[in-house]
Amino acid sequence: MGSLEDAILQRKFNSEHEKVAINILFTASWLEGMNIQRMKPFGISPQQFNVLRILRGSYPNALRLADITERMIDKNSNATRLVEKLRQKGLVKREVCKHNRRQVDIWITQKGLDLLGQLDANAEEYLETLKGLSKAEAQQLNGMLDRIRG
Amino acid sequence: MGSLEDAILQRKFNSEHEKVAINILFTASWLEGMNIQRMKPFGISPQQFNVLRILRGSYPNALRLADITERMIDKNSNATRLVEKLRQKGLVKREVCKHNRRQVDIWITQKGLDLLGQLDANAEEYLETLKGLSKAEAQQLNGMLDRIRG
DNA sequence: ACGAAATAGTTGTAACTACAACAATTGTAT
DNA sequence: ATACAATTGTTGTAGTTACAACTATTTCGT
Repeated sequence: MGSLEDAILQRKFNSEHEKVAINILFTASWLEGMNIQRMKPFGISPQQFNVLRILRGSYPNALRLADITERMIDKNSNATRLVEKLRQKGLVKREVCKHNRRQVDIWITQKGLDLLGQLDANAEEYLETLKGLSKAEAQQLNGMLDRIRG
Repeated sequence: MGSLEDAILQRKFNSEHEKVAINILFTASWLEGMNIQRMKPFGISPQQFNVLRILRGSYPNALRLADITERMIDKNSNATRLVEKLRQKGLVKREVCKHNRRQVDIWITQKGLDLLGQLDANAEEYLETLKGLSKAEAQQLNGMLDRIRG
């Protein structure tokens, strides 16, 4: 694939910064496509995977819905409905909090942990695709992305 | 906002490369949100904007649907339906190609060009947010993203 | 010329997103 | 205590995406 120019057949950009914006969006869409493929055999979407990983991070403690939203990569998706999907598959458990009945506590189940374990196994391979960068470059890239967001 | 760690409240990543993947997805989602806000006053979505910009690139020549798909940032979205939305707003014109009736020719209209002109005017301001990077860094970032995609 | 294969685009569908309105519960001020 | 505000989560909706099946047209092989 190579250059962005080839990928979207566009030869000129107004500025290097505009190109950065488009390149980030394009690369993210490309990564997202790989993630969808990777998770499809397991019957979950990348957003659902993200929620599961967040819950594993706090395991064995519960998180509230607001905690999950706060940690999600895509803050706009609807945590209520994602959690409900996961619950239907038995990957998470939810319970109204006893001390504050507005809140809902959510845990990952063993079945959820098992599923993540399987996905971890093939994550290696997926991350290989990013190996065009050295570790030092990856750090540099992370720093620049952080700086873009202010 | 600053670091990815603060943005998604996650302190540890398995590797710098995994962090790159998440950082790209997160930054893209952040950018997309800004784009949605920027385009909302004009009644179009970022994907619709992308199609308009592609058509402006070939103006005054027409493009076929397949050409548009090939140039889109998000290859997965459905060009047929995006074009139909734009046509309903009078921003593009479409016509079955006379020489090959399988194909559909699509042009941007004057109204579409005017709308893009207005958006150009406020793009400056939007791109200011990326000014945390120098031009040299932006070039470097573009190079790294291109290399990630292989 | 004829049928099979390739090409170009459309449509159906289930799931997801963006966003606003809504309900329920708790906190606070007087 | 009571009413008002703030917090937490849910639901409705219109639009979008992911993907596969479908139609229509053209091209190719024989």
